[in-house]
Formats: sequence, structure tokens, C-alpha cells
Amino acid sequence: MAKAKSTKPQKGVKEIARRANVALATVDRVIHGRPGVSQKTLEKVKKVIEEMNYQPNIIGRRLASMKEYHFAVLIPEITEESGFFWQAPADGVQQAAEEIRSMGVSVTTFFFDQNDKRSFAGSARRILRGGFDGILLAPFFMEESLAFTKACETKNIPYVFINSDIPDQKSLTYIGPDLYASGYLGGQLISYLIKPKDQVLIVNISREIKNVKQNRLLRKEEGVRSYFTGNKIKNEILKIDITNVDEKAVEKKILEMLAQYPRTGVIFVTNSRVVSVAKCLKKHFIDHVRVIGYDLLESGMEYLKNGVIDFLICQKPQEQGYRGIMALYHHLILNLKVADRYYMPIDIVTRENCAYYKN
Amino acid sequence: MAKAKSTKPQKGVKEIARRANVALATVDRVIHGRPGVSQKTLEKVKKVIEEMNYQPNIIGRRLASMKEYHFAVLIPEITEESGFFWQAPADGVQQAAEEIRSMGVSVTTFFFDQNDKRSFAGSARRILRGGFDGILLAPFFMEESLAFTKACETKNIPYVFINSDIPDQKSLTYIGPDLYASGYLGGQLISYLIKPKDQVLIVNISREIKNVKQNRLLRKEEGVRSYFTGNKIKNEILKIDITNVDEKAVEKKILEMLAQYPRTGVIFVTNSRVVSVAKCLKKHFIDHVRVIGYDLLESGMEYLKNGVIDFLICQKPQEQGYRGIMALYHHLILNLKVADRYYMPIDIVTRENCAYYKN
DNA sequence: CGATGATATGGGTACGTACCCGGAATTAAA
DNA sequence: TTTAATTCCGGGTACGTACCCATATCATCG
Repeated sequence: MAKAKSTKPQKGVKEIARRANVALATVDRVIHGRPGVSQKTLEKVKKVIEEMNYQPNIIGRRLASMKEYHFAVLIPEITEESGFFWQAPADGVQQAAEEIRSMGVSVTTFFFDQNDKRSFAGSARRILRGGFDGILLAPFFMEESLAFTKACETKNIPYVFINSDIPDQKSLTYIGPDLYASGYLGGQLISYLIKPKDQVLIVNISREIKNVKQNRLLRKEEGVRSYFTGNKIKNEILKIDITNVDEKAVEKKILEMLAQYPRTGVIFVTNSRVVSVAKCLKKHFIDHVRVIGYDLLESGMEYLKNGVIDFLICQKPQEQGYRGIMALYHHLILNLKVADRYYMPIDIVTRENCAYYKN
Repeated sequence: MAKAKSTKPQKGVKEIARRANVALATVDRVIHGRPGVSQKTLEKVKKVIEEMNYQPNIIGRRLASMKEYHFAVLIPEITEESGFFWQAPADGVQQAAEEIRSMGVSVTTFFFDQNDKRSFAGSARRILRGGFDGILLAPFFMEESLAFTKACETKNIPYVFINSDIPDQKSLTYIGPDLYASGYLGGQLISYLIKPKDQVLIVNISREIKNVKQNRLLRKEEGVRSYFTGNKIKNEILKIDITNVDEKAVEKKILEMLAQYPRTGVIFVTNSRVVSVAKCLKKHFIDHVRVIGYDLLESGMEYLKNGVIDFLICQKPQEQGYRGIMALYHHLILNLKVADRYYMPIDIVTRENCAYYKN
């Protein structure tokens, strides 16, 4: 018979071992589901763990297993072309990384070219080879993203979607905008700016038609239209898709439209390319048209301030990056529950409050 | 002569000890500034620490010193009277508390009666006696708050202001709204709703006149006025202070004002009591007056939805609580730098986006 | 010069968990 | 029955830091 152990109450694993009258190592095996434990002891130990409602001490755990956690981030390049939009999420990622570095977490960011599926797939491959423990990605290209997440699932690596969602995937969580709702809100903002007989021009500016990004724009457009029908707003909605994202091309198209439809009172641009439109209006001294767009970029702020753009709809890009990393941290290290999606608040940014959204 | 130590590279304190050729305990004394180290060794060890750019391992530290950190929170009671406003910051505090509990931090919340300075002082006293390591407080009453923070400074306890700031204090940080800016933004929102010859009515509803809260309202009012003068808006601004916060009393005053000034087009209420005003307008079927107010309470949302209130200006009350606690955590446990103030974004909440701000 | 006290220093253990390794118990094969 | 293989279990050490306690060193005074 095993000799009676000391009965002074301990805590954690030790206490389990004491109560179940087994060695620490055995408890450890049970907790980690390692083999080498008889059915009998297994149940005994499990019962004690249950009784104690044992919660492992994160600190002790992190110290003992000096395991480093490596997170990978896959987002578009921070380019002039995209108005440096992805700088903000990258900053948020950075901020989170600093905060949890002392817990043994490192974060590596991979970029891809928004106009090149292959660069996305290439970075994805490199991530898969890199042996990462968690992944944060902007699923820009549908097929490539699906292939990637499937591989992650095989390897049992949790991944978080950011900025764009692919529903029905087994992502740990989605963090980003509710596009439809933001368009709906856009509809309301339009209604504040428009006069009874005016027309509204919705502008989608995007190079690719068949990628996820394009669908994003359409979701927003749906939202706007839905607000109009839902609130019985009679103003006519015009619409134009511009696939040549060059500023000159945008300028030309916009001028054409305005010439053709002179009663256009509001232009609603479904992404940050609103800047190109604003630039055009400013250049041609068109000041009877109000403009609403998306994302608070440096350039957009300028047009907000000089009154060319009235509203920008903005969804906390920095916080998206921050929360994405923290979701992985909570899940993998702290064992906290993570909500399966988190829609960012839809911020209305105007000339007067934009300073508070820029950081 | 001390015998030569092993030279295999270690990390952390051990490596310092090895390089400086002293014992671990000595290094420890230096790091914690404890006495019992000769000037010579002190400098030697400090030099090595410098060279290595030594960063203590938080995990090891937390494990060794099983010190528990206790944070105290001092906020107003969550009452019907205040529209349960403080529920949100309390929730944020709770969320942060859960997140850092595994790092050995506990959070205790103390409440006070907004109408009773003594209850504030009483809770403050209890906190001071409680031996807390960090404090988050809403400095509602000027004198009492100053006495409290002074006591904290004496005891070397860091404190964070939330929701209201008292400038020039040695608070670790301030987290809350920029009141003036929010009023300024309010001015812009008014301009969207007002017609050329309309008058604007600013309403301050607050029981106390001389407490911090009252000053808050005045700051917002200043912001509005400043927007009007700055943007050369000619509409007349009317103003009324209501110190009887009872709904009946508010109703009476509002009706009086509207009778006296029938060209009132917009009512701007400087706090969440906007609900009382909305209630009054709704009751008397007054629908030609637009309403702007503060804070997204359950009751306010209702009037937002049925169109009585157009805009609510809102400053992330939940996040204020969350960030406040995290600031203490970053400072005390993680040794991270904390910005000396953090102004919350000024959210514009409308019928269409309010759902995203409620949680 | 020895006793005393203050100052300086090092050894060692503990925190809660992970994991290696050797040995006991059990079972299968000889 | 002995031996080998297998399964099961416990002892012990490590992670990086904090802190107690014992000892060495040194100045001071009787």
C-alpha cells in the first residue's frame, strides 16, 4: 500500500496528486492526455480534477514549458495604392504584440500584393512551413483563402479572419465590419445631405471584379439601397462601377456621370477610393455635390477638413489588428472563451471628430 | 578569492550574476534597490545590467513573488436615476478583471452616491484602508477627490482618472472624453439639423451646481458655442439650466421655454438626461424639434429608434472601464509605458448604428 | 588583541507546472 | 520458473525570480 502523504492542503496539481494519492507526474499525464495511465487511476484523477474545478495556473505553466508561441499575420502590403490603409491594422497588431511579448508570444507579419493571388498563396505557403501556432489573416482571395484555412485545420492551427469574413468557416473568430450595416448607415447619412429631387450616385471603384473585395463593395451598396427602400426614400439611385482605379480614369468617369446626371446631389463611394472622387470634385470646383466614403486615411482626412467630403464611415482598422491578435492570445495562452465574431462599431467620422479616430 | 563560475551563458538574473561574478541574491538586491550592497559591487552589477539591457522575466517574477495585486475601482452607483450609465464602465472593468485574473490581479469595485459627497469620501477611506495596489476612480467631487489622490500619492499608490479629469494631478493617466471637443462636434451635428432662422436651445440638467459634473456640462456647452462662432453660424443660442432633475420639473421647464421661444428648432442636452426631454416632446406630440444628447442608455436608444432623438454623442463607457484597469495592469505588472491620457473617440450614434455601440 | 556589531555576500529553497528517466508492477513469452 | 517486454507510476529537476538565512568581511571599541 502506498504510504500516506502529507495532508496539508496544497494548491493546483500538487493538491490533485495528494487527494488522488498519486504522483505529480501521473496527474500531469492525465491533464495532458498522455498515455501511460491505467483506466482506474485515470478516472480517479479526473474525478478529483472535476471536484476541485481545477484551473491550471497560467504563470506556472508558461514558466515550466518555456514554449514560445508564434503568431503569423497575413495582410495586404501597405502601399500608396491602398492609401496605406493596412498601416492601421498593422499598428494594432504591433501594439498587441508588445503587450503580450512578455508572455512568450512573438508575432511575424507577412504581406501580399492585393493584385496578385499568387503572392497571397506564396505567403500562405511560407506561413504553413513556418510552424506557427496561430494565424491572423485578411482572406482577400476566396479560393486561396479556403485552401489555406483548410490546411490550417488539418494542422490544427487556429486562425482568425480580419476585415473580411468567409462565413461557415471554422475560424476562431471574425473581427471586422458588418458591411451591410455600414451601407445601411450610409443610407441614413445620405438622407441627411440630400435634397428632395436629387439623385444619389453610388460609386464602386475596384480593379478586380471577382475577388472578395469586390463583394465587399456590393454588400455596402445593398445596405444603402435597403435603407432607401426601407425608409421610403424616393430619390433615384444611380450607380457606376469603375475598374480602372487610376485617378485620371476615375476623374473622367465621374465627370461623365455628373454631366449626364446634373441633379446628382450626393456621391457615395463604397471604399477609400473616395479620395480620388474628392480630388476630382475639388479640382473642377464642383461644390454642390456632397461626398460620403469609407476609411480614414491621411488623404481622406484632408478632404474631410476642407469640406469636400462630409462623412467617412470607418471601422477601427487599428483595433481590428489589436483584437485579432488578442483573440489568439486569449484562446491559446489564457484559455479564455472567444466570441465567434466581433463586429466593429461603425464610426461616423466628420471634420470635427476625425482627430479622435486617428491614432 | 571567489572561485571561477561556470561560463556557460545563462539568461536573466543568473547571467548577470555570472558576468558580474557575484551571487544571485546580490543581483536581486541591486535590482530591487535593497540595502546591503557595497558601492563597488552596486556599480559593477548595474553596469552589467545596463550592458545586457536586462528586462526582467515577468512570468518568473510573478511566479516567485506570489504577490497578489489588488485594484480598487471607485465609481457612482448604478442607479435608475443615472439611467444605469455606470453599468457600462463596470462591465468593462469586469471584462478586464477576468482577462488579467490569471496574472494574479483581483479587482474590487466600490460605489458612491452621486448626490452625497460623504459617501464618496467614505468609500475612498475604505479603499485607503484596504491596502490596494492601484486605483481607478471617477473623480466626481473636486475637494474629496483631491484629498483622496493626495493620500494615494503619500502611499505611493498609482491612480487612474476615468470619465472626468482633474488636470495637473499626478494621475497615472486619464481615460475619458474630451468634453470640449464633443461639444464642438455637437455644434456640427446641430448645423446639420437646423434651419436658417431657427433657434438652438442648450439644456443643462444637473442637480448639483458646484460639483465636477456641472463643470462637465459647461465644457460641452462651450464647445457648441465655439463651433457656432468659429463657423460663423448665426442661429441664436438659448440656454437653460435645470437643477430639479425630476422628470415633471424638466417637462415643465421645457414646455415653458418652447412656448416662449417657438422658433426653437434643435434642443441640445448636455448629458444623458436628454431622455427626459425626449419623453416630454413625445408626450406632447412636438415633432418639429430635433434633439441631440449624450450617452447611449437603454431608454435613450428607444427615443433614437422612434426618431425623437436624432443623435447621441457617446464615448465608449465600457471601454473606459476596460482601459482604465488595463492601464494599471500595464504599469504595475508589465512595466509598460502608459500614455498620460487617452481621449476616447467621440462616437456619433444614430438610429442605424446604435446596435453596434451597445455592449 | 579579542569581542561586538554592522555591513556585505552567497547558498538554498520556493512558486506551479512540464517533462525526463529510472524503477516497480504486470503481463507475455521462453 | 525465469526472462523479456510492456505498462504504469513516482522521483527529481528545470524554468526565472524573490527572499530567507547563514556566513564572511570589516570597522570600532573596550
